[in-house]
Formats: sequence, C-alpha cells, structure tokens
Amino acid sequence: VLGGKARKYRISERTEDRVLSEAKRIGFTPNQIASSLRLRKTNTIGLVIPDISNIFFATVARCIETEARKRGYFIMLCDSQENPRIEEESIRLLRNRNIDGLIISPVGMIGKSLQAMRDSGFPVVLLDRYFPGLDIPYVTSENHQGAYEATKRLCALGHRRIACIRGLPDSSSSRDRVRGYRDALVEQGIEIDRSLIVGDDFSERCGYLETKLLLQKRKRPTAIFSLGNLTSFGAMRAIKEGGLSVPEDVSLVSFDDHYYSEFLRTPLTAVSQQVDEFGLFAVKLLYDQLDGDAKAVEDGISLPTKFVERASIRDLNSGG
Amino acid sequence: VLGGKARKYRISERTEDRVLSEAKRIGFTPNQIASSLRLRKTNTIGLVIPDISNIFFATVARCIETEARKRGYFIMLCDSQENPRIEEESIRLLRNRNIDGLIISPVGMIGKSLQAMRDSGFPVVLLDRYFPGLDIPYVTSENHQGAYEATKRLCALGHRRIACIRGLPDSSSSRDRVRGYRDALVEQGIEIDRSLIVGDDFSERCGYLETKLLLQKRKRPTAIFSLGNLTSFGAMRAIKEGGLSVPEDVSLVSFDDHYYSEFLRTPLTAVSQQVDEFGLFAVKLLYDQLDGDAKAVEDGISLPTKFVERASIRDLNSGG
DNA sequence: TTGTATGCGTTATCAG
DNA sequence: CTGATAACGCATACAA
Repeated sequence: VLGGKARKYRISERTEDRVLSEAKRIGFTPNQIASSLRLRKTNTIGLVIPDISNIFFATVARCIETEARKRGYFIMLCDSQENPRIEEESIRLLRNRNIDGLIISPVGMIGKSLQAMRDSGFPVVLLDRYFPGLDIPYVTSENHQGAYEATKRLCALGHRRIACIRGLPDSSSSRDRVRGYRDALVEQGIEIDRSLIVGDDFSERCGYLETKLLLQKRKRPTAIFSLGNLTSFGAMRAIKEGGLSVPEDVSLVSFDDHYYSEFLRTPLTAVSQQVDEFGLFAVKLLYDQLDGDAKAVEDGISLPTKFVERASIRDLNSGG
Repeated sequence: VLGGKARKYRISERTEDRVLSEAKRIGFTPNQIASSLRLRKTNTIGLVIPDISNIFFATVARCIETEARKRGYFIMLCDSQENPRIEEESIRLLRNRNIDGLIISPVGMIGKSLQAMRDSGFPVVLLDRYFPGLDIPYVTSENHQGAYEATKRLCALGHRRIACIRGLPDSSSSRDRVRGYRDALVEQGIEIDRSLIVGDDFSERCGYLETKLLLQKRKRPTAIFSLGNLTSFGAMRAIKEGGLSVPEDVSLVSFDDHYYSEFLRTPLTAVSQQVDEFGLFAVKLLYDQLDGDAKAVEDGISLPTKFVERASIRDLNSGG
C-alpha cells in the first residue's frame, strides 16, 4: 500500500485507508537506504566538477540540480578542484555508493576508465569536456567555432600579435578553443607564435601570471584572448597592476560570458555560452541512459556560442 | 579484515594478506549502501541552499564540500530556489535518505521544525541565516555591524536620503542588515523613510525593479545600499538603463564583496564577508554534533565583516 | 485480497 | 583466531 501499488495487488480501499492513516499518524517515512539496497537503485546522480565556485559551473550545477530533481534524482556533489587525484577518488567513492549515473567535467586522462564504466552499462555524461575517439555522450559548446569567430574579429580590427591564455591544456574545451584561434590566424596569414599561447589551468592566478609575463615581452601582444572567465579576471588584474588600460594598451576577449561583463570598467567582449542548456542536456542525456539502453544514446551535443562585442577591443585600423 | 579490523579480531597476518590480495584480484568494493543500512550512518551531509549559482553560496559550497570530504563525508546538494515549498520537500527527502546531518541556509519559517529535528538529536547547522530565540548552531556575518558601518560612512559623506534594497525580509541576514542601516541613520539624527526600504528577495530582478522605482521618485535617494550581490547588479542595470552614473548621480554600496568588484565600471564599495570561513565553521559546527552530544554545541558564530571603500560612493560635502 | 518468507550486502555477536 | 547467524528496512514472490 505504501508503495502506491494498492491497486496492483487489489487491496480493499478500506484497508488502504487504514494503512495510510495509521502511517500518517505515527509519521511513517520509508527508509530510502533500505529501498536502495533492495532495488539496487539510489536515485542519485554523481556530479563531479573542477570548481563549483566558478560561476560557469555553479550555473550549470544549478540547472542540473533543478532538472534532476524534476525527475526524482538527487545530486551528490564533488568538487575535484581541478585535481586528477581527487577526481579519481571521487568517482571511486561515488560508485561504491551505487550512484545511478555520473555527470562529470573531467580533469584527468580518465577517458578509458569512463568508457569502461559506460561499456559495463553504467550511465555517464561528460560536461564541457569530451574525449575524442571515445563514445561517451557529452554536452559542450562549439568551442572551435566560438574561438575562431572571436579571433577573426580581432584580426579584422588589425590585431596581429594576439596572445591566447588557455586553460587546462589537456581539456577538449581548451584544445578546441586553441584550435579555433590558430585556424583563424592561419586563415589571415598570420604566423603562429607559440610563445603567445600560454597557461596551464583555468584559475585566476594563471590568468594573472601569464598576463604579467605577456605584458613584459619586448613585443607586447596587442590583444589577449583569455579562454576562461577566471583567467580573464586574472588578466585584468595584471593589466591594472601594470598601469595599463583595456582597450587602449591591450584588447581583451574572454571565452565565457556572464552577467557582470557589461558592468566592468571596460565592458568585456566575450564568447557567450548557452550555460543553462548545458545542464538541461546533461540531465537529458543521462536520463536517456538511465531509462533504457545505456549504449543506444547519441554521442554528444555541441551548443552554439555567441560573440558579444563590447568595448574591450580596440580597432587598430582607425585609431592608428 | 576488509573493515580494517583484522587486529581487533586477531586475524593471522597470513589470512589477512590472502583476503586482501584476493579482494584486489577480483576488484571487490564494499557496498556503502548496505553498510549504511546496517550502521545507520550514510556519511552524507545534506546541503540546502537558496541559489547555488549565486557566487556567495557557490563559494561557501565549495568550502563545505572540501572540508566535508576531508572528514569523509559526501554532500547531497539541494537548491531550494528561494522557495519554501521546495525547501521543505528537500529536507523531507533528505531525511528519508538518512543523511547524517544538515547544513541549510533557510528560506521559509522552518525554525521550529529544524529545532525539533535538532532536539531529537539530529545535527543541524544554519548558514548565513539564523532563528533568533532558537538554539540551532549557525554561522553568519556580523550583519548589523557591517550594515551599520557602511551606512554611517554614507552619512559621513553627507548622504541623507539613503535607500536600502533588502533581500528576503524574513531572513535574519536581511533583518539584521536593515537594523544596522536604521540604527546608523537614527544615530545621525536622520528620520527613517520607510518608502526607502524596499525589496522582497535577493534576486537580480528585485534589485533592478526596486532601483527603477527608487530612481523615479520626486525626491530621488542620493545613495543606495543593496544588501545582496545580485541585487547590486540589478541596481547597476537600472541605473545604467536610466542613463545615470555611479557615483555622480547616485552612490552605491553593496553587502557582499567579490573578486569582480574592483573591476567594475565604477569600482564597487562593499561590505566584505569572510566567505571561506563560512564553510569551514559550518562543517566544524556540524561535525561537533556528529561527533558527540548533538546538543552540547555552541549556539553560533558571527564573523566580522570588512568595509571596502571604492569609487562607487560620492562625497556630497566636498562636491557641493 | 491478505499474510508470510526470502534476500539485497554489511556488520555484530556468539559459540566454537 | 574462525565460522555461522541474525538484523538493518524494504520489495517481491508465493501461499493461504
């Protein structure tokens, strides 16, 4: 009766009512742990994210939580701190706890490991980053296209020395954005200067350090393309500290756009991602696997980006 | 042996090794669900937050997750969306799942309900908001003091008509900040104009709408004190839309300070909170309860704030 | 329709 | 030291 299957077992209404009212009287609440053990289903999704305090992931997490709840799932949150060891450990512990599925924005080289999980029938969805060659469903942005457009625009404004502060070099998002950047330069006949492609991770500190160094070069870049929202703030900090201004001394473009961008000292030109859709699709892709054949799921989705031009880039043609 | 209690049961080393190596060979992983059922302990903490995409809560959540993990706990994340119904439902479901404790930034009037949980021995910690009169441990900022200082400073600069955009009126943080604001005004001999105390929640939209209205008044306020980071952005949006500037046309102070503040068009004066400490203390307070006597725990902690003055407030004395 | 028995995987107890 | 057994609370199959 408590399971809502009174009908199925053709329990008399009188009995059903008696059970229900007595249950309410003593405040009976079903123990989900016991249920989970019995049914081998926890209604829990593991969410492993490099940095939940990053506004991008925080926004995605919110959507995922909301969407998951609608479908009756809980979120077990793990912040891998962009640390492969913590990430691996988190996955292990989550699996011990019999989560029903995993949504992860991977940091380490765990493609094969995730693929193995998936092959064994365990639902996995990648967030923001994917593994080329493996068929694990993912949701990401059209990183190449977004970076390509942004870089092309900088070129059109006369920039030739454009630096690129990338995030975690091993991540697909970073790689694809760098590719887009390079392709745009090559297309414009600009030689790639590898010393202008810098950065190790998506942290503010990284943006700061790399920008510091870039600004000290004999031939200082006229524009900086920063591939993460935190690195962009790091870049701004370094620029400000050096007594320089955007865009007079250096133009700045950021991948990833958020509500603060237009209110900055110099409104920031940025490649905007469909952040809300990230969460929606992630849960959808996971749910499709939970629902039925874990393997018969589309291999991934790339969401279009939008180039939002604001005052942070300068036209070198007109200005001289 | 697998439980690490070989010693206790005086198992021979040989046997222990045999068991351990065989376990590794077949890849044995203990089922935490079964363990949880048996032990009545899930090593899971429920975290219920009004909006995980708000940078304040996101930052706190990160600290909580990190700190909890250190102590072997997992985080079950629920976003109540500042909706009391969702909040209540979340708590109910979390308890069905036998979480070991709850960290919550409450939205609704659930003080008595939480107190009852606590009285029954269930560990609870309040985040950012507390319930006066009840003895549920909490961690919050010295909201009154922080708001008092900020308002006093505005007065010192010659402001007399200072609006206050509060958040959720029922929350202690909002109430205490408004009290600090009022106390400062009263102390300066300024009459409280209730039409200048506005706002219903901590959303961007709220800040926007209320600022729109404030700016239309015949006697427009010379300064706005916004009690949340999102409402501050709403205020900025409305001010910008009205073709006005900060601080020339209106001064702006925000409760809650983050990394972007100094990079805004007009660097934002703000009351800075010790965000990282929030998470630390929350987990500590919870852990003290998990550890021992749930009731023998300090009743709460208020962390000092820091007034960070930037260009967003104008001196009416000197300027004329 | 209703009552009863079994097992999910661990842990604890207790007798050997 | 070791093996057998019960119990955590629920869901299901089967007997009544």
